[in-house]
Amino acid sequence: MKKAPTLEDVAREAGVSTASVSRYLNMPDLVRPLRREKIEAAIATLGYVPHGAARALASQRTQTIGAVIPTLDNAIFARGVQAFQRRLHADRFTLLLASSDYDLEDEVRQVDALLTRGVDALLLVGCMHSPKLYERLDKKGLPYVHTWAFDRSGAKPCVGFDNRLAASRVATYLSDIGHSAVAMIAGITEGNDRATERAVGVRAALEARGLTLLPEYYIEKPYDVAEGRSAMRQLLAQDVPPTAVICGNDVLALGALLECQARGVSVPDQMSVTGFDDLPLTSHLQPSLTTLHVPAGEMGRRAAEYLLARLGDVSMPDSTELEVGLIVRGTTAPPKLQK
Amino acid sequence: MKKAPTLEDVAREAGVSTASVSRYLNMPDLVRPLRREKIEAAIATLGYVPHGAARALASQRTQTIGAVIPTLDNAIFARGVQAFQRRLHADRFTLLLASSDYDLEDEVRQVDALLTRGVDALLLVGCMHSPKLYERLDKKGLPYVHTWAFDRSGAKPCVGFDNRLAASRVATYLSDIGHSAVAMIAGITEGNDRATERAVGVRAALEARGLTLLPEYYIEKPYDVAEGRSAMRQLLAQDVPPTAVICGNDVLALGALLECQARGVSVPDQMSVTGFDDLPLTSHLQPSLTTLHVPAGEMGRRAAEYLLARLGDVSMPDSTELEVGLIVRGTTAPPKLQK
DNA sequence: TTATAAAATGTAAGCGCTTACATTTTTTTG
DNA sequence: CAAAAAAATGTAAGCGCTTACATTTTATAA
Repeated sequence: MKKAPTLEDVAREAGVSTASVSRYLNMPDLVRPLRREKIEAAIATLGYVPHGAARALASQRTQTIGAVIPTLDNAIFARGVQAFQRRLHADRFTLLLASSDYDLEDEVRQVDALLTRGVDALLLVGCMHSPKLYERLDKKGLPYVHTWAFDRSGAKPCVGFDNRLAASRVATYLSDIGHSAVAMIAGITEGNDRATERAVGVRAALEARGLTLLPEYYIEKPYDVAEGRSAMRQLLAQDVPPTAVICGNDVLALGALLECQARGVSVPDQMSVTGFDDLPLTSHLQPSLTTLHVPAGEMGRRAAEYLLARLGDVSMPDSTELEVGLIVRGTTAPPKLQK
Repeated sequence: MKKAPTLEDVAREAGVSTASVSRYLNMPDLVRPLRREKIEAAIATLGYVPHGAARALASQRTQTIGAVIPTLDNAIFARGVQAFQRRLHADRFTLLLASSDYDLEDEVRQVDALLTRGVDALLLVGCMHSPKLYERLDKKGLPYVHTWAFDRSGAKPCVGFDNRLAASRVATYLSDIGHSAVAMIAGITEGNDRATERAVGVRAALEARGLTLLPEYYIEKPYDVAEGRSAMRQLLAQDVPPTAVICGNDVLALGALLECQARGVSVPDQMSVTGFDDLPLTSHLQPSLTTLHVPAGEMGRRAAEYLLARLGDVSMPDSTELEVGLIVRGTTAPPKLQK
C-alpha cells in the first residue's frame, strides 16, 4: 500500500500554497482560473483523493448523515432510504446506514457508532426511542428527524404520517361496506410505535362503530410472509372466522392472502384482506391488494431536505405530515351472507 | 452545540496521560485495573464519545468497510448486505453503503466517495467494473472482494457463484422434462455480468441440447414485477408461445407468473416458469416457484470474513465458490401436448 | 499616476487522536 | 536484597486538512 498523495503534495506539484488547494476544493470560485488549472492538473497527475478524516477533523463537519432503520429486509424502507440517499448525494452528503432489527437498545448502540463516525445529522424511524438516545443527541445538539410516524404534539421534528389515523381509515371502510367480524394481524407492537398506533387505530375505529376487536381476532406477528400465513391459518381455524382481516403491513397481507389461496378461501368473497404500505408488488396481485399508500420516496426526500436545511441554517417547519391514502382494490368486498 | 469532551479531558479528569486513555480504548488489557477504573469513571461522568475522524487520521485506519450494490430495492441484495454488516459489526467495523443503480460509471463515483471517506476495504457486486475503478483501488492497494459472481480465472478475489453454470442448469432441466420451446426474460445485460452470464448460460445449455433460443423468445427487462408481466404478455401474444420461460430473477418471474394468472394461462400446465434467487416469498406462491437458490446470507458473511482476514493479515483463499442449487417446485412441469 | 479598497494568496496554528520512544514502576531472578 | 528483565505509563511528534489572519496582488477611484 504505497502512500497516497496529500494535499501538500498537490500544492507542491502545482507550485501554490496548501491553502489555495484547500480553497480550490471547497470554494473553487475564490481561486483564479490560472491557478485553478494548475491545481487541477496537479490533482490529475497525482491522482489525489481528499482525506475525509483529516477534513472532518479540521473542519468539524463530516458531510455525512446517518440513518437507523429497523431492517433492510423490507422493501418499503429500502424505497425510503433510496430517496433519502439520492437527495443527500445531490448536496454532496454521504449516507451512513445502520439497522436496529426493531430493537430499541440495539438502536442506541447503532446511534453511538454513528456518533463516533461523526455524522452531522440523523434520521430515525418512528417517534419512540430510548431516552438514552435522546440524551446523546441533545448533548451534542445534533439535528435529527423522525420518519414513518407523526407526532401531533409538535415536540419532535418529524416527516411522516399518522399511523393511527390511517389504520382507522381501513377499519372504518370495512365497517362501511358491512363487515362486523373484523380481525387484525398486527406487527409486533413492543418497541414499535408504528405497529402500536396501527393497532390502536383499528381498535378505536371499530369501537366507534360499536364493534369490538375480539382477543381471538387479534394476532401479532413479525413482518414476514410465512408469519402472515400462519396468522391467517390461525384465524381460519376458529369456530367463527372473521370476514375481514386488517394486516399491519403488506408483507403480512401477502402471507394472509397466500394462505387463503392455498386453502381455497376465496378473496374477497369469503374473506376481505387489507395491507399497509402499498408495495409495488401489491397492485399486481390477483386480486390486487386493498392497502394504504405510504409515500416512502417523498418521505425520504423531505426528511433529507429538512436535515440539510437545519445544517444550512435555513429555516423550515419542524414537522411535515404526509397523506396516507386508502387504495381500494380487489381484496375487499362486502361480506357474503352466511348460508 | 456545546463542545464535546475530548480524550484529553478524560485524561485530565482521570489524572492519567492521554496515552493511557487511548490504550484503554484500544487495548484495554495493557492498562492496570486500578487505572482502568479511573478512566472508566471519567468517561462516564464526561459522557465521552471517541472522535472517529481524529482516530482515523492518527491511526490511518477507519474501521469502516464500504459496499457498492446495484440497488437497495431488491430484497436479495438487502439480505446479503444484512449478513455482511452483521459480520462486520462483530469485529467492530462499520459498513458504508452506496448504490449505483446498475450504472458502472455511477459506481466509480460512489467508490470515489467511499475512498474519500477512507474505507479500509470494499465489497463489489459482480466481476465487471470500470477500469477506472480498479485503477483507484490498486493505486491505494485497497483490499476488495467481488460477490454475486465467480471469476474462474482466479484473477479477481471473489466470494460468489457461477451465474452461467446455474442458469444453464435450469435450461437443461427444462429440456430434460421435455420443453423445446423455451423463452427467456433476462435482466438488462448491459453493464451487468450476472445478467449476461445467465443469458449466456441458458443459450449455451439449450444449444447443447440442439435447441435454439429464438430472438423472439428472448426479452431483456429491468428487474421489476411490472416489467416481468409485460414481457410475459409479449411472449403470450406470439403466434406460437413458448412452453417454458426462464426468468433472470425472481422478481421478473413473479411478474411473469402474475401475468399468466391474470390471463388465465395455467402454470405449470400451459406454461412453466422459473426464477433466480429464491426469495423467501417464492416458496409461498401458488404454485410455488421453481428457482435457483442463491445463498445471499452466506455470501455476505463470507465476503466480510475475507475482507477482515485481509485487513488482519490472516491468509485466506482469494476465491470461494458457492453452490447455487436448483429448487424444483410447482411452476415447472413437462409441457402438455398441444391439441 | 498614485492612493485606496477589494480580492487573492500565503503562513501557520490547531482539530483529537495514535504511537514510537523514553521513563518509571513492577516483577523476576540469582 | 540488589540487579536485570518485563510491564506499565508518560512525552511529544505527527496524521492531512481547514481557516483566521497577515501579506501580496489586482481592481477601482481620485
